[in-house]
Amino acid sequence: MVKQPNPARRSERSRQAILTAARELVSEVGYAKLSIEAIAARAGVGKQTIYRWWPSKGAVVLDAFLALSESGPEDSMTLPDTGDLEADLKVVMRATVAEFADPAFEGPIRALNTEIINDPALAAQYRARLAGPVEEAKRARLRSAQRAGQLAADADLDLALELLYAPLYQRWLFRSGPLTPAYADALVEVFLKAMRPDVDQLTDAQDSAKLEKSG
Amino acid sequence: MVKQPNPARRSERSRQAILTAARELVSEVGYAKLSIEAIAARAGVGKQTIYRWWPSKGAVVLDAFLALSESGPEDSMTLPDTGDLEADLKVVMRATVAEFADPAFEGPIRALNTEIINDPALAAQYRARLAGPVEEAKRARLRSAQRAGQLAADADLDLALELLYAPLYQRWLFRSGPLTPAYADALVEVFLKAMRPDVDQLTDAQDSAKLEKSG
Amino acid sequence: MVKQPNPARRSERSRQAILTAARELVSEVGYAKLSIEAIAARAGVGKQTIYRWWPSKGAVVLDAFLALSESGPEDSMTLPDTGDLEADLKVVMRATVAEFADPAFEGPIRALNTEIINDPALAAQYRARLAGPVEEAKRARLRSAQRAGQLAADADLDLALELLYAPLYQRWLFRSGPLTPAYADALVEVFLKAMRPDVDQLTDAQDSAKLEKSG
Amino acid sequence: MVKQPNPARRSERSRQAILTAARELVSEVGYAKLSIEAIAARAGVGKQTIYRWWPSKGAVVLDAFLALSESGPEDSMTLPDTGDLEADLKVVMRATVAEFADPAFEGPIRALNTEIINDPALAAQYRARLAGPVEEAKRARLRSAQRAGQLAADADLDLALELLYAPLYQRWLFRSGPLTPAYADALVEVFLKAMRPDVDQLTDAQDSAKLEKSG
DNA sequence: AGCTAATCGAGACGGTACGTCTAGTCTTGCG
DNA sequence: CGCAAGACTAGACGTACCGTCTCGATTAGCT
Repeated sequence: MVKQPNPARRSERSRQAILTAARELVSEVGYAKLSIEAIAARAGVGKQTIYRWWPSKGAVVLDAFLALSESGPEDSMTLPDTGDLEADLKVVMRATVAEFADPAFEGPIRALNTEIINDPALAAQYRARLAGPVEEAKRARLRSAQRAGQLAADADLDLALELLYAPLYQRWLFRSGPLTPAYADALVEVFLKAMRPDVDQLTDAQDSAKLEKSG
Repeated sequence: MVKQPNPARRSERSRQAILTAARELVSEVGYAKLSIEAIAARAGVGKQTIYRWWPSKGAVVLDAFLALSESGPEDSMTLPDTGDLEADLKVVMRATVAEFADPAFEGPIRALNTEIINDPALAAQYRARLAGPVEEAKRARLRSAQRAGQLAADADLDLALELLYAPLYQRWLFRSGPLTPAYADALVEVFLKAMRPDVDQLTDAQDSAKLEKSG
Repeated sequence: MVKQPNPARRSERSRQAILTAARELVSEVGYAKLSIEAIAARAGVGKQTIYRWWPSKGAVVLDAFLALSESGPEDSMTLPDTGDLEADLKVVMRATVAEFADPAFEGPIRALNTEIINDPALAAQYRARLAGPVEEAKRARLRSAQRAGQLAADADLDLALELLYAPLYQRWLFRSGPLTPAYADALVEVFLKAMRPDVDQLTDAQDSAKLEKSG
Repeated sequence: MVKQPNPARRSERSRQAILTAARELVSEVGYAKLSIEAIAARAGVGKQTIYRWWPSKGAVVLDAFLALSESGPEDSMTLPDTGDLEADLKVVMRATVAEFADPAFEGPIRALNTEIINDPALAAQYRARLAGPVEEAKRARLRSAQRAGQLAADADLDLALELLYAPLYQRWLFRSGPLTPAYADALVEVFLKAMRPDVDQLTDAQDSAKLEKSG
């Protein structure tokens, strides 16, 4: 049986120093050239202290970025919901495009994705603590749209999210094309065309929604 | 100026041995634990012979798999074109799903993707020699569908391909959901809904196409 | 500034293993074919542990043989002093000849000399820890002989030692002639002839020495 | 049976280029860091051309320096013989001391000695072509002194030469003391004391020599 | 003068070892 | 006992040379 360290005695000072050092070093030398040794040296920490609390380099880096996003006031997040799905989605997608263009964002996130692809355990962590909440917020907005009759009521929301985001994400990840606001808009438009309710599936909810608009 | 080796004197025997060893070792130990040293040892080759002809581990592995697919009689490829776009696409997408489920395929391709994400030069090689021809075949099939009036004539084919494949690819790469034939079918259906021609956009080309059929 | 390792934390187990392995390998494959890598492997030690504590292959081998000779109870040594200088020197020189004839001695010492010729720093180490004490013992015996009036009182002892040993050493090092007991004797005889006191240089010390004997 | 190259077809141009390159490189980087590859590159010659004609790095360097000394008009040499042995020897020994002090002489000769110590075959070459003639000249001068009654008639000339030169050579090789003209003189004096004829061995030749002086 | 076989420059090859780097473990005091 | 520090085993890195082995392209010396 493996000896388990006692988390109660963990040094918060060391933990912070390690996460900060990891963040800095990822920006400076890139993820591939990042070494545990360098993190320990920069943090003024023994290597064992890192190995004691994290299973892998990827886990440290993941934690380093989680610490950033979790430091915000609330952990939950919501997407804009003005009632105009197309406008709302375009705002969100254009924001995503802008975020991907930020060079400070580039390196670390690309690195994290690399690790996640090859390490299912890390991927689970990532989904649970970073991607999950975001995905749920997106799903919530789509559900709202379904209630408003702007989206097929029987649409598979997982598939819908993939349809909307995967093209964008793939273009960024593999640099397979330009990421522009126009592209974001085009994606939203084609997504809405794919997901709009069929004419013969109009429900009362949709009827009343239509009446509200025309009225 | 760096000294360039003379390709005319290159040993074909060594090249084959290296590519074969790389393929075997990627399957056996995985890409992350693959070392140039091990490839050289397995291939019965000096390390310098690898460093002389390839710039990186990723390049060797890429070549190893390119060698496989390029060994076919012709390099060009075509997708089925029965005239029924939906059926044709479902066949292709189901085949892709099946291919992704093959465990022998899993490791190496996942590894290659990892490298491609972080190495733009490698990515260019990959696109030019492996992904490019496949993409072109897909584009050709969609163009055929446009001529047949089954797809919007003004559709952006790059965006269309992303819409069709990115969801599938992302699901596989990040293991974010099950890859089933049903999923393949669903993707095709939603894709066709997004990409079908608008009723008020019928063109002469499409009219004549219809006439040919009915005639 | 270069990082200096802390000798207090040095592993005695590893040090011994390295010196032993070095000794064995020098005997087995010779100094020229001796590699740091082989020493590390034989000693069950990481290469870095050798590079951390020794600056060169020669330094390791020197230490390996120093460790042998320094393992004796005391580091000081004395030469026989029966009062008969000629007899005493012949004993010592014949012993030296015999030692040089030992094949186990041959390789390593020849190798060490090779390194010492080209590496002044190593030479200093060698003289301080191995050759020095021996030289001092020889000098002490000659001084005793001077007090006994058997050697010129004003003789340069450094020159004297060179006269006695350099011919023997050169013959061995360059294999320029046979090393026999007779050669040893001849060397002693010619040395004594060169170094004996002149008749007109008798001093009080020598007179009193003579008186002691006759008294 | 090994294929022997035909010396008649040997390229003199290449031979000279190799020897020159070897000489230059020994001076520039030292013998230890001298590589066959570097010689070949500097000489503008294929490596095989070196391996074809020389068995080892040491052999090339030896040849490089032999070529220098053998380029003189005559291969034989004689030492000064004024009839005054002490004066003649002091001239020769002081010249030797001066030669050893020349830094251009230092590196290559030290290197050659290193190789000769470890390679008996090379040592034989060296003795036959470089050291031999010099030794013979020295022996000739000593024989002349024996005829003049200045040296014991039954003296072992090999031993005598060692007595005279080995101390000097050793001091230089191992840097074990200062090499000064005074040291040269002292060596000659002690050598003459050791080698002078015994009083009861006076011959007619010596008698007549004495008469000449006193007369 | 032309033929032909050996030598030539060039450099790729299978290897060995280098000296450096990092991984992950183990050890030694300090607090 | 957790910690900083850092030495330890292990082994891959990318480089430098080794000595052998093709390649064409000169060169001889012989016919």
